[in-house]
Amino acid sequence: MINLICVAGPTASGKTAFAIELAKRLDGEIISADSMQIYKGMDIGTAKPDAEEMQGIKHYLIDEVSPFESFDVSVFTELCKKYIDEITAKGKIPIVAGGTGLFINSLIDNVEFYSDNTNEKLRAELAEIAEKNGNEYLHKMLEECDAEAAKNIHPNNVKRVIRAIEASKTAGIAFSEQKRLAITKKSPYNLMYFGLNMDRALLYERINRRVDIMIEKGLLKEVEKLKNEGLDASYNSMKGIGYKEILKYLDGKCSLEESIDEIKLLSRRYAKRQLTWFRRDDRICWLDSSKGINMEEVVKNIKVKFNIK
RNA sequence: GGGAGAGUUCCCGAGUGGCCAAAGGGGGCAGACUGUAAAUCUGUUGUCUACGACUUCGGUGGUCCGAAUCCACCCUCUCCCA
Repeated sequence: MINLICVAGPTASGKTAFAIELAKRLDGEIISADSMQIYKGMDIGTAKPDAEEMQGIKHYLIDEVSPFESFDVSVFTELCKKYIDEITAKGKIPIVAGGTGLFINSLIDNVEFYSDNTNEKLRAELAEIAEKNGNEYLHKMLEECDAEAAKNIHPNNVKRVIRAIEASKTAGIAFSEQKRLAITKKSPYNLMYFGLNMDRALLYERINRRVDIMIEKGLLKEVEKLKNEGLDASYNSMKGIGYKEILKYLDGKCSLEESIDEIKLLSRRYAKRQLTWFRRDDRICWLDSSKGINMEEVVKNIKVKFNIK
């Protein structure tokens, strides 16, 4: 079993600082499980830790790809596993920290993605069908190739309906069946999983404040630069909270104030969704980061579990 | 001081005698999630000893079988004239 620490929690709950503190105390290195920090040049809006914050701790999967590229879970798990092995081989402890629940779960549940079940062209065609014939029509199509998936996916969730049809047709096996097959392998990790959280009102305050700080730090300039490089709302990277809204402002579609308020709102909602995702995982040991975490005790527990020192 | 208009559930806002616990939107809360996931989608939102009951539509009193809706007075706010 490979020793692995994971740190999850909603945005602005203090994951970065906690992970760095753990890395310092346990001689660890950090792998980011964040779908936006992965992009180069997107620093302020993703609250990426700078060199000073990192305190010399090595970070992986930050600035990994260009914002022009697209990135997905399967690439994440692949790279993440590679880095975990590298860190472990050095005799250090890997710490996966981030707020993208899907990424973390795919890793720790050892999900094996189908080698070939994507088809961009088919995806586009299906989107067109939905547009023309309606959501229900497309959902009926899904019913024909995967009744189980059809039962579980709401007709209005067009993106998912499309993906399920695409995967079923491309691989020749029902999407729900693919999902079952994907988690047949046992997880190789001896996992210590922490979740950071705090009183909701306090978290929301922190989120709002953090957005104001991002603006002060120059989020506008950052987005403007990306825009000048040729990025627009159609890129995946620009779908990140803080980027699409500032882009809207820069394009003259709303006022700066409206843009900022929307960033705050979407961040709060995002935090809620993250909580919904992480709450169902009973492997998580929850800590209230607003009340001062007893690091000595946390480290002690990790050492016991990992059977070190 | 005179005139016009407005006060609705957390917010905005519809409702002008019964089909109104009250449209719609926002926000909140809850949930789903396996190759776009900071995405996408769903449910719920007066209280309760809940297929029924109870309390709400600025306040008080009244008309009526029955009022958020009509009448009277009062309070508050906005605008216009002084």
